[in-house]
Amino acid sequence: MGTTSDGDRPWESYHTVYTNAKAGMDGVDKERVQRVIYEMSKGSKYFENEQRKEAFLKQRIERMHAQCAKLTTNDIAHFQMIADKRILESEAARDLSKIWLHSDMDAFYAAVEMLDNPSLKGKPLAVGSMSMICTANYEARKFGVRAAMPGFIARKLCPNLVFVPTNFDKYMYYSEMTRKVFRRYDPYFIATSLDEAYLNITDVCKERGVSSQEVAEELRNAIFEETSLTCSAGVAPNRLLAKVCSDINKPNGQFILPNERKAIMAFISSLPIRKIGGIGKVTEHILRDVLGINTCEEMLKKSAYLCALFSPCSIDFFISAALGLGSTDTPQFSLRKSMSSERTFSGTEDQSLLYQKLDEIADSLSNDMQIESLFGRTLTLKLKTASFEVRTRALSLQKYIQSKEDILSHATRLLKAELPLSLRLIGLRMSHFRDDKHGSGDPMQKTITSFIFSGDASENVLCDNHSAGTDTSDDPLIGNDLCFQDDQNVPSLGSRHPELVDEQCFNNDVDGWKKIDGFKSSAKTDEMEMYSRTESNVEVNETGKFPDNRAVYPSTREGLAFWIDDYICSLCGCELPPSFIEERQEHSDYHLAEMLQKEESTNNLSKLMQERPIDKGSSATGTSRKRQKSSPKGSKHIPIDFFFKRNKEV
DNA sequence: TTTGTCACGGAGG
DNA sequence: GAGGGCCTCCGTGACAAA
Ligand SMILES: Cc1cn([C@H]2C[C@H](O)[C@@H](COP(=O)(O)OP(=O)(O)OP(=O)(O)O)O2)c(=O)[nH]c1=O
Ligand SMILES: [Mg+2]
Repeated sequence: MGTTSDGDRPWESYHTVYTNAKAGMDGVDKERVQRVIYEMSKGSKYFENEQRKEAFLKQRIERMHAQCAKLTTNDIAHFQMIADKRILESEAARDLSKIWLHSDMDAFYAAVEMLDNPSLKGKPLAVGSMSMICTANYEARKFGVRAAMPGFIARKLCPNLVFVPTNFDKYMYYSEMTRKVFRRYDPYFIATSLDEAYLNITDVCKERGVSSQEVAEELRNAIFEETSLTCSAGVAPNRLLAKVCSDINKPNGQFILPNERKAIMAFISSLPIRKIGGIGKVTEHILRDVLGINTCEEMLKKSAYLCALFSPCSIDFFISAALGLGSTDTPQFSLRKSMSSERTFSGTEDQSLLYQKLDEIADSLSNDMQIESLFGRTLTLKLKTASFEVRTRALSLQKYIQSKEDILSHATRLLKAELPLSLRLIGLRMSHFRDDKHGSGDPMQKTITSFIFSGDASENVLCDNHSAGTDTSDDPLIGNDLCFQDDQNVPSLGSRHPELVDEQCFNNDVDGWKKIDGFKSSAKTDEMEMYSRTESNVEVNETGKFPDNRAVYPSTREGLAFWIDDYICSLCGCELPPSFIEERQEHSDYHLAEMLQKEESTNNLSKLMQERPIDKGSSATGTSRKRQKSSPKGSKHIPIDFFFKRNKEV
C-alpha cells in the first residue's frame, strides 16, 4: 500500500499508536520498536485488518486532497473570511479569569503495584495480561512498552518484563486517597478517571494569596505524603491547556502556563496537534497529509482550508484549540447514557457456543444494570468477526427492560439474523435508559420526576445532546468530518472534543463505575461494596458535583431524594425498602413537587432546572456546536400544563 | 422540517 | 506456537416517519 517504498523498510508503513511521543519514551529506539512490532504483527488477522483500515484512510485523504485541489482562489478567499470571523468570535470569548489545575498520576496502576510489592521496584513492569497491557512503569517504557500494547509484543521488546494482573480494588483505594486531597482544594473537582482530575484553583489562589505554582507544589506534596505516589500537574486558564501542561514535565513534575494571552499563544503555537486531547492518530494523520499541518500554529494558518473541508463542529474545535481556548466553567454532572458488556474469545463459528457466550453476556449486562437500577430500551449487539471487522446491530423497544431473559431474547434475535459467522467477540450495550429507576413500563408514562428532569418540560435544559441514540452513524467514508465535542479533551473523527465547547453534558468521567480502562467487572462490583453505604455514593458522582454529601446515584434520576443505607429517605428520614418501588417513586415525586412549589413561589424554577446538565448556550469559550433545539426559554411563570405535557416518545 | 433510529468510526483511560 | 481488551462517549450521514 505504501506509495513510498515499503520495499526495504516495510515496518515504516505500519502505523501504530505506540510510537507517538509520550512521557517516558524519550530515549527509546523507535526504529527498533517499530520493527519488532511489525515482525510480531505481520501476517496476522489483526494486522491485515489494520492494513484495510489504513487503505480506507488513504482513500479518504486522497478525496480530501482532490477537494482541496478544486478550490478556486475565490473559494479560498471566501473560506478565509469565514475562518477569520470564527477566529475573532472565539478570541472575543477568551476567558482568562480562571485557574485550572490538571493532575495526572504517574504510571498509576504500575506505581500502585510497586508500592504494594516493593520487590518490583527498579524492574520493568507491565500491568495487564499477555493479550493486553494497561500501563507500564517507566523502566518498561524505556523499552518501548506502553499502555494498549499486547503483552506478547511487550515481552518481545523487553524479555525481562514483569507482568502483574490488574487489581482495581487497589487502584480505587489509592484513587480515593488522592481525591481526598483534591477535595481540599476544590470540592467540585472533576475526576476524569481513577488517576486524573481537574481542579479549579482560582479561589484557593485568591483567598490564600498564593501563586498557582505554590498550590501545585503543595498539592503534589500532599498527594505524595498521603499516598507515596507521585503525580504531575499542569496549570492553565482552561482545562484543555491544563491537560496539555500536565504532560510537559511528567513524571513527577509540573508546568504552569500563566493567564496571559501572549504566553498562551507562544506556548500553543509550536505545540504538535497530537498533544491536544481529541486529536488522535487518525485526525493527526489527516491534517498532516492533507494540509501539512503539524502544529497549532499551522492549524491557524490553514484555517481557510479547514473551513472548506470540515464540519462546523470540527472547525470550531480546531480553531479554538489553535488559539489555546478551552472550557473554563465547571460542568454539570451528567448521567450515564449507556452500559455494555463484551467478551473476546478464540474465534469460532460454532453456533451453540456463540449463543452460550451471548447468554453469559446478557447475564453480565443485566446484573450490571440491576446494580444501578437501570432499565433501557435500545439494545445493541456488537460482533467482531475472526478477521477483526466490527458490526453493530441495534433494536429499540417500546418497553424498558433489564432482566436477563428480556435482554437475551432480543439479543438472540439480533444474533440469529447475522449467523453464520466466525466470531471472536460478542458484546451487548443498553442505552436509552428510563428516566427513573423502576421497572418496565411504557415510555409514554413518566413520573413527575423523570418528566421534569428529562427535559420534556423545558427543552433548553437538556443535555441530551444529539437528537438520537447513542449508537450512531454510518458510512464514515462520505464525510470528512472529524467531530469533536467537549469534555475533557477529546475529539476525533467522531469523538468528543475537548475542553472546548463547554456545554452540554460532560461526562466527567463516569469512570469509576465500570469501564475503567477496560476491566470493569471487578471494578464495578467492588466499588459498590467499597463505597456505597458509606458516604461513598458521593464519591461516585462526586466526580464533581455533590460536595455536601448529598449522594446521588450515578445515572439515576430519582429526583431529590436518595436512600441512605438503601432504605432511609435522605430528605425526611422515612424508611422504605428498595422493594417498594412504586412507593419510593411516589415518595420521591412528593419531595420534588414540594420543592417545585417552593421554587416557583420564589420564581426560581428555571434555576432549578438549569442545575441539570445544561446548555449554557454560548459560554465563554462557548464554541458550542450542538444543534440547538428551539425552545421557549426563560419563562418565569410555569403554566399548569407544564406538568402534564406529553412526552413525545413513541 | 423536525425527530428518531441505525450503523460506523474516532478518541480516551 | 499463536496470540491484539473493555468500556464510554459522541458526531455524522442515511433513511423513515411525523
Ligand atoms: C490507554 C489506556 C490506559 N489505561 C489506564 C492505565 C493507566 O494507568 C491509566 C492512565 O493511562 P496513561 O495516560 O497511559 O498514563 P499512566 O498513568 O499509566 O502513566 P503516565 O500518566 O505517567 O503517562 O489508564 C487503561 O486501562 N487502558 C488503556 O487502554
Ligand atoms: Mg496518569
